[in-house]
Amino acid sequence: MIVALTIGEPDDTVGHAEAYSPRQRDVLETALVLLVEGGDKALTTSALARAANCSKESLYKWFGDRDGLLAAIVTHQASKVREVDDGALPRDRASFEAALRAFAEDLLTVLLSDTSLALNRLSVGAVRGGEPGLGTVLLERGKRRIETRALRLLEAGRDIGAIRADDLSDAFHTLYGLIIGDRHIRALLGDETAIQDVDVAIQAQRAVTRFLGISA
Amino acid sequence: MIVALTIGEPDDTVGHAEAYSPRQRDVLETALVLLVEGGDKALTTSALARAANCSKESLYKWFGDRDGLLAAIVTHQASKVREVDDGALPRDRASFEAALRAFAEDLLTVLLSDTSLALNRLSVGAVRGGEPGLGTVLLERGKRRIETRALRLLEAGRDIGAIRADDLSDAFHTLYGLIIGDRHIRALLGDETAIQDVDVAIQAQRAVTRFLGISA
DNA sequence: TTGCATACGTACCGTACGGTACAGTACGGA
DNA sequence: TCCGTACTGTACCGTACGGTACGTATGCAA
Repeated sequence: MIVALTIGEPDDTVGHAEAYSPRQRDVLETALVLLVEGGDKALTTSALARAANCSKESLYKWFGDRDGLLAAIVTHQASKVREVDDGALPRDRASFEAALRAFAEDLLTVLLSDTSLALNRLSVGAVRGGEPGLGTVLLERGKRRIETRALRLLEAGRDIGAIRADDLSDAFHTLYGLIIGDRHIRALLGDETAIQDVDVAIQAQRAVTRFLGISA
Repeated sequence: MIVALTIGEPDDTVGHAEAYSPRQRDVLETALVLLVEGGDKALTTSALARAANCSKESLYKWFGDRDGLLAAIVTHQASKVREVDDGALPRDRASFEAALRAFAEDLLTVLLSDTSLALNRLSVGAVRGGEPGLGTVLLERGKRRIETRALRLLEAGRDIGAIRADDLSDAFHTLYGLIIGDRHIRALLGDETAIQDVDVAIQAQRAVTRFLGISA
């Protein structure tokens, strides 16, 4: 498996190692729980302080203000999405297809997870007309990483002749669309069926087959 | 052209003709403007009353409470998305493809429009864990109508042998994914490039070609 | 003209939340 | 033992917003 997005220990690494302290990560984790089960509105500074057994003063000392806290939550969660790259890039069609399938399964799993949905709802709701804000953070730390990984995979696929793609970015766009369709937005809007009725393996397989049908 | 989603006069029609009064629609229109340019947070009852030259008391009389107001905004906007059906269903491949292209263009245009984005942001942000809320309204009055229309079109395409689709719902899912990809979520998160870099006609054509390549 | 309905504008209330201040406590090092 | 640091818990402030009440104006019907 080439590309895998799995939940693991935070990697306080690559880039600007900001590395929140263990205590702070505990608090962020608690914040995440509040967010998942109560949405934006449930995450008040008082509620978080109470739930995490810390003082509001500490919250403001660590994260500046509420927006800083929200940003910290997003980056913290993004840091947990590790990029597993425990193997070489695929060298033949079979392994390329397998890698695509694994990517598709991971993408479906991640995007439709409780935490991802809560974070996306938060970020989407925070976008005011014009100004960047929280959405940018999620795009940069979340989606960007996934896209980069996929692009590398697609490039490898092109190099071994498994797909014909003059525009890798466009290929990614197509792959993403085939995998997710309208499930993400439906899930974000609260349509439970978008989450329940998904057999990840089957959906992934189907999307990859179609993608190869188009691009091969 | 078979399926078209165009912005026109509200159709106080099909279903439960709730028909807001002209005055009320004026107010809802003003609310929409506030929402587009300032987001959820800018739409306070006081601000709306001021901007629309009406009293808060009237707002509460007409819409009950703030949630009722938001729901009214969504349904009002949805009522403006008319389904133009000024022709028979396609009878040959060429007209079927043209109809698909028109649908794709309309879908791209609508989903990436300012108002649609603002409304989606609002609805997504209003989803608390579990409970339905505003998202359901948008799904039911917005997405549902689009999907229904598309399904009818796809069914016609299948009947004339233009596509082979055992599962129409799945076909719609694929078509949607090919048209939108990850542009919608990126736009929702505030990525301007998701909106600017789109040549609707080209994207639509490309998506339809690929869709037919898969399903034909 | 009277009476009634509708709606405007404003002033007001209660509350909840973001943010701050402060007193008290655990801990670690000199 | 003393001191400094970092944290907790609580109390507090200011404000902004949802929601209500009231006084007034406009229009219509009898």
